[in-house]
Amino acid sequence: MKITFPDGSVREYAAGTTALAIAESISPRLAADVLAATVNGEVRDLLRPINEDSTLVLHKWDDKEAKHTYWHTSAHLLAEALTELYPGTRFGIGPAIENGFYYDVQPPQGTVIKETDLEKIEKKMMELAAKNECLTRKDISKADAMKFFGDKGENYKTELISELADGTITLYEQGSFTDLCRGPHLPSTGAIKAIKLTSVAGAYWRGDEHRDQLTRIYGITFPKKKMLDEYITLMEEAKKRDHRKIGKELELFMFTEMVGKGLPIWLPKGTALRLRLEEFLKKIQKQYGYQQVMTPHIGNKNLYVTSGHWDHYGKDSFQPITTPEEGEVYLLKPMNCPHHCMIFKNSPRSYKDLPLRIAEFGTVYRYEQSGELHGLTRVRSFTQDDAHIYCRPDQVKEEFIKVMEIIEIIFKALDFKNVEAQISLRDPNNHEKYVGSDEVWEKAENAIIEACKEKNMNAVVEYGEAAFYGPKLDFMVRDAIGRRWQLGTIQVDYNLPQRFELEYTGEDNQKHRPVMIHRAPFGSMERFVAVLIEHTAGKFPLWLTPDQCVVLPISEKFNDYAMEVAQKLDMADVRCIGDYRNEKIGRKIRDNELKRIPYLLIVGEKEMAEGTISVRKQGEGDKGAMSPEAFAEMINAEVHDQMYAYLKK
RNA sequence: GCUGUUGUAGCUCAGUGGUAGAGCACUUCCUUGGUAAGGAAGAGGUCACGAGUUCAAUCCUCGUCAACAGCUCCA
Repeated sequence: MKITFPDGSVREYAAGTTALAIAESISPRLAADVLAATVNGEVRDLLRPINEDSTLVLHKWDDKEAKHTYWHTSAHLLAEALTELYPGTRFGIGPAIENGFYYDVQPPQGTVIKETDLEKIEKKMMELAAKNECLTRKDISKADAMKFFGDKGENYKTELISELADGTITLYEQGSFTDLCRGPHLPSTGAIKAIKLTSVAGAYWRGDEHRDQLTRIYGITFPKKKMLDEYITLMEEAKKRDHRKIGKELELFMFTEMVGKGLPIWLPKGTALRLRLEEFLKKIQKQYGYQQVMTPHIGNKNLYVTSGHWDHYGKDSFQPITTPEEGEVYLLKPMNCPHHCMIFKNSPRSYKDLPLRIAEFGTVYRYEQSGELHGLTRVRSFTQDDAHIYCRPDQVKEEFIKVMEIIEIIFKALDFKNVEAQISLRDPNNHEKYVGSDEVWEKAENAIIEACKEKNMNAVVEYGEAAFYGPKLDFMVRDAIGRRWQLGTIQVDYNLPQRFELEYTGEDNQKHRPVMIHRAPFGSMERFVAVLIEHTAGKFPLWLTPDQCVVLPISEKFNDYAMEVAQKLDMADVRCIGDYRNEKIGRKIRDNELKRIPYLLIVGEKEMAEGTISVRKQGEGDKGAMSPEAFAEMINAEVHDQMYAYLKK
């Protein structure tokens, strides 16, 4: 048979040769490193014979197919260890994931596997891996599989088998452990050299919260001990960038039980940072023809009955606010759209008024389940950089693309890399979850897909991820340890205009229904700042830095002059925090705080006599003496350059 | 909401069945002249909250609350 390699070269082998044997024929070194093979586009075991002309890709560790196979086999090894340590354990599923693997298991009655048990399990896994057991693949009939697992009381496995077609079922066996599995796997467990079980947690069987909760054990393995050590170090470094830790250190924000969980409080420095971001976006939005508005934090219940939010979320929200007036009910606003719709309705609209772009930094309140709260990324009160664009149907695509431009500007300006775009469409099989007709949904979904095409946006399509009123284009960014968070979002909505009976008069003097685009480039200020902190590890660019400079008098004699300088700079829009010894201006600045301030302005006898300041930039050294005015001009120019680098001129 | 872990001074953490410590920070005084300064003294905690066991609980048990990890959810 002919085997075609990725470089296009072709070699002849006898039918039935394995991928491993082919690797050996190329070089023994390759054979030692290869972990999996893609045969005619399908990832397979190295030991599975190849019987016909095929294309072949051999995967070493760096390929994700190899890692996937490696970790999948590691999951089996974990299961084998559990079988030995906890006889009677029943197994759910045990896949490879992005970084490592997990196995969902049900330990025998009365046994709880805890974090403290992980070390013991790791040891067992090492012991078993050292035996270098082979993994053998077996085809089995559905009936035999049902019997095999049924006899062992493996109810989760039999459930999985019952959904598989006869003739497609395979088992993998290593040592005393046999698992239902499609594969592929490593030829043997000996390749697994370094093992770390990272955590144990509950996970619902098949992701359904109404079903059993199994114990999920997470782990990661490597072919070399050194690689595991590097991975652990990397994770520890990442944890140092956690926005909750840095936010506390830099005094950006806080939480307190007294105010309530999930309710963030922005401290002065955090507020300074956030206001700078808001200012930046306002400037962009001005260029793009947005108008800023403000609306109340509560709204009449009827507003949300009309919008449909009451039906969809009412019972899981903060509960209604009642008043001394009988029958009067208000809700904390969970989103800004209904208020903005009322702004649209406030006056008769002509086609000439469209697109109407209404923007608001609107604080909303959502009763997230307690276990979902997470630092600033998932909170119960947050501020959306929200805007709603009301436009004619023929303007949807153009408007959508303009919003994509804004989002692009922001991600570029903040140097966010690895932004992933996701087109979130409805689940075509679940009509319950969405409002509006199929026709309207199709229009909205197509508008998004077309806009992405036109912008050459490389977006992943996910079904079932849409909002209940319309499809979305979401932008996801990862945090320090790789969790994905949705930041920017653009949503096309034909439903709310209908529900609120929004109308404009067209060129033809007839009433027409506008289309609504919801959009939030940051997503929420809270989540965005959280991700920003993790991306920059708290070292913000100058234009975002809460405190840009500090005046340091060399002794108390120069305190008055220092204060004078500080005030001058403050008026020039430079964020300046006084000195570190003068009781009139402030307290001594803490070391770790000083470290974060880009400019140090030193004043002493010479400076006071000349009316200057000596400027030192952290990490860059002395910039010489200059007047406070010249410094203000310099720093403002620097900020201006950074802010406007990505804005349209 | 579910499973598991954790909760000691403002922060980071020790510690013990006989009602508590360290470093940093804080306060006061002294010192300090080109900068991540030094000395002395001081202040601070119902050991998350509630109940139980005990002669005695910060420590053991149970419950509540909150935080953390994961699941589920996310307008």
